[in-house]
Amino acid sequence: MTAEQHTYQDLTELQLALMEVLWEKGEATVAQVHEALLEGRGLAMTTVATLLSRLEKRGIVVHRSEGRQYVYEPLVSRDVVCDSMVSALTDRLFSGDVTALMSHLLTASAISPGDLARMRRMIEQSTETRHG
Amino acid sequence: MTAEQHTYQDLTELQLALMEVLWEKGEATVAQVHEALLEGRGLAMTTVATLLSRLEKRGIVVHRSEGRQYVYEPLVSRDVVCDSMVSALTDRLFSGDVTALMSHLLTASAISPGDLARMRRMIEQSTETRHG
DNA sequence: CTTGTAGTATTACATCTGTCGTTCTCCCGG
DNA sequence: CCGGGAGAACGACAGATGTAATACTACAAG
Repeated sequence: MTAEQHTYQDLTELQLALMEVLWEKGEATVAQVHEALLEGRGLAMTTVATLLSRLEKRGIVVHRSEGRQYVYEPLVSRDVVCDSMVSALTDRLFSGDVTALMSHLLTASAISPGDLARMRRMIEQSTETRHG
Repeated sequence: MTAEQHTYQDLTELQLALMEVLWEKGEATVAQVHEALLEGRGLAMTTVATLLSRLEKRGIVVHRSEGRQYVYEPLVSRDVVCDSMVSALTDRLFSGDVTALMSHLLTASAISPGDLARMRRMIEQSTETRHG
């Protein structure tokens, strides 16, 4: 019922920010990623390059040369990363019990009545879909 | 609607394991924590001590002396940490949108029909509670 | 008073992450 | 053919984490 121990593809906030750019654009040069992250986050170009190359070492992105620039491209989809990170959290915090996470979500103070309603609708839909 | 930027109390798997022991026992000596973690994780006593003292430096636990042993005690509740970590994930991955997390949970392959049913029940209850 | 010992304090080291500065290289304009 | 740039490559450094060996201290037994 619960998962084996895969190795999670856990990304930090910053790494995620880089990936977000790649996911959105499909692929991007270092300069493009740099520019996309400029507002709100003043990183040097070399910083971005370093981060990207580290991500590549981890097998999360690849690059090819285009002229004398590098074009990076994601190797894992956003969905896979989401899955991985949510699973990691669920495992660490709730022993892999998704319903426990849900329960937490429902009782957490951060949730609004509107959210609740929306969630209920989701669940209903989801149930219908499954029943076919 | 979405959260401000608090500083998350994000703990790693290992740190969480230590905390778990403290939360469960209420308080514990280094040796007790060490013993509790022994099976499944062969850590040296000094390692546990180091970890604990680092946790203290971060203000997550405190210790008092009892004889010549240290008794550690959590300063933050499990619930607060859960909140914090779930929020962090929600923010990073879904821009703080809890319903998006929910949605992900519902469509993730890891979920079983049983889970789904249980969740629906939860939502219903939760809705009633709020209304009633 | 001496010593063994339990238990803490200190130091150490590798890896990962965030963040660059500096250097190297190669192509374009003159 | 040469110098200036644009970018990539390399190396650095600090802080966090995982992991532990070693040093120190104070008490209990003799």
